[in-house]
Amino acid sequence: MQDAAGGGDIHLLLTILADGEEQARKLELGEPVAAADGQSSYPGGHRRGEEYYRGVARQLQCTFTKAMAVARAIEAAAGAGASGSRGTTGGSRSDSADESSGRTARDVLHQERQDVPKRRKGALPRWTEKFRVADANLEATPEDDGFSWRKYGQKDILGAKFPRGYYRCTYRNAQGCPATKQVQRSDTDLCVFYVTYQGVHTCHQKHRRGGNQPPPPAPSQDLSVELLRNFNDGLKVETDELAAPLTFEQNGAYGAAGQFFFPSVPFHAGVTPPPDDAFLPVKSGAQLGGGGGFYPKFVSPAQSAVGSSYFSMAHCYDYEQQGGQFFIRGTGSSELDEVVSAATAAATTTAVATTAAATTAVATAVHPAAFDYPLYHHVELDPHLPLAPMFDPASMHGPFRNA
DNA sequence: TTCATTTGACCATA
DNA sequence: TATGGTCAAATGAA
Repeated sequence: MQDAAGGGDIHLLLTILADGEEQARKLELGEPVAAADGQSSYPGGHRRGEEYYRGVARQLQCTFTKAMAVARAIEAAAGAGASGSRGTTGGSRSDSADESSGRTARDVLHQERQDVPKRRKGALPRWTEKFRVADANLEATPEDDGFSWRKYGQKDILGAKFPRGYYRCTYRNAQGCPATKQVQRSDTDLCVFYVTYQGVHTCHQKHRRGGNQPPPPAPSQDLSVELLRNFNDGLKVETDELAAPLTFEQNGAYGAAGQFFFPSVPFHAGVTPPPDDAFLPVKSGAQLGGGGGFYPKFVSPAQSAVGSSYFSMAHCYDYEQQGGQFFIRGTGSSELDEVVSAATAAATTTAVATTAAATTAVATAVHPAAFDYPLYHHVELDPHLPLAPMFDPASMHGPFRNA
């Protein structure tokens, strides 16, 4: 109806540019994490993490791309209007110009959305929060997180008792807000919901609570004592109601019946497990005799680019569910590969834990000579494994080195 | 009429 | 090929 270069598209362009301005402002401010309501269960609260900034930067980049696409569409439409031709009829321009001449800016955006892969791993910051509701009835839903969401899908997930709900920001279309969330009810505790947020809100809706804030990075201040105190705890993997053998390996392979795997990396520096609420349950899945889950109480201390002795935030908080099981996921696979290969080079530990009963198992995947490790179930550690050099203080970095 | 939800189908990824 | 994530038509509620 409206001509392609009409006020509607200009307005769209202005809206996109306003988004970009807002994103740039976020980058500049690095505003403190709002955790006033306590719902954001992540510790620290000093400044946002590197991954957050990356995410905002990517959104900013995306915003520029969109703005340029709209501008080109406006330009093309204006050119077509000036020549008196519409659509693909004739003309001396190239094929691509002919194609775009009949398209509105919205068409371009729509096409761009179609061009974007459905799942672009790591394109947006992703984190999970745990919500608890008062009652366990089947109609219960997690409390309002302060943002307006629109449900766009629901799917039964393999190995999960309850379907997963898919939500996106109500203002996705109006303002291009990329925020989405997935809501998954816990199999074992009907009062618990795990809400995985992806992408920060770029819309201008006024959120009523502090929800949907990405977690802050691992603390980077002088926490040597705390780190040391937490070090042992940080190496634990707690399991609840585990009824089948479980294997820890360093190969990073994911998921197999009766087993779970996670990429084991050397713990050569500080480990700061966030409070329980910050963790997803790593569910053993239905194949483990009625489910149950375990909570990985460790944060792998990979090196960040700026000399911190911690994993990047994504490694601390970014999880993925596969086959009804939750797994820790690195945002950048190369980053994770780097860590895993470092682990291999350092001859990290392998622990094989077998469990017989559906109770709690706590396994500490470190060399037995190095630390005490409380085991409520039998855990075998290869006695031939060398003590990883990362436990040598000389090889440590960051605050833990001085601990 | 508008907007949200439901649900089956489609598609990308591992 | 199995699975998860998204789309979009159908439906319902306000």
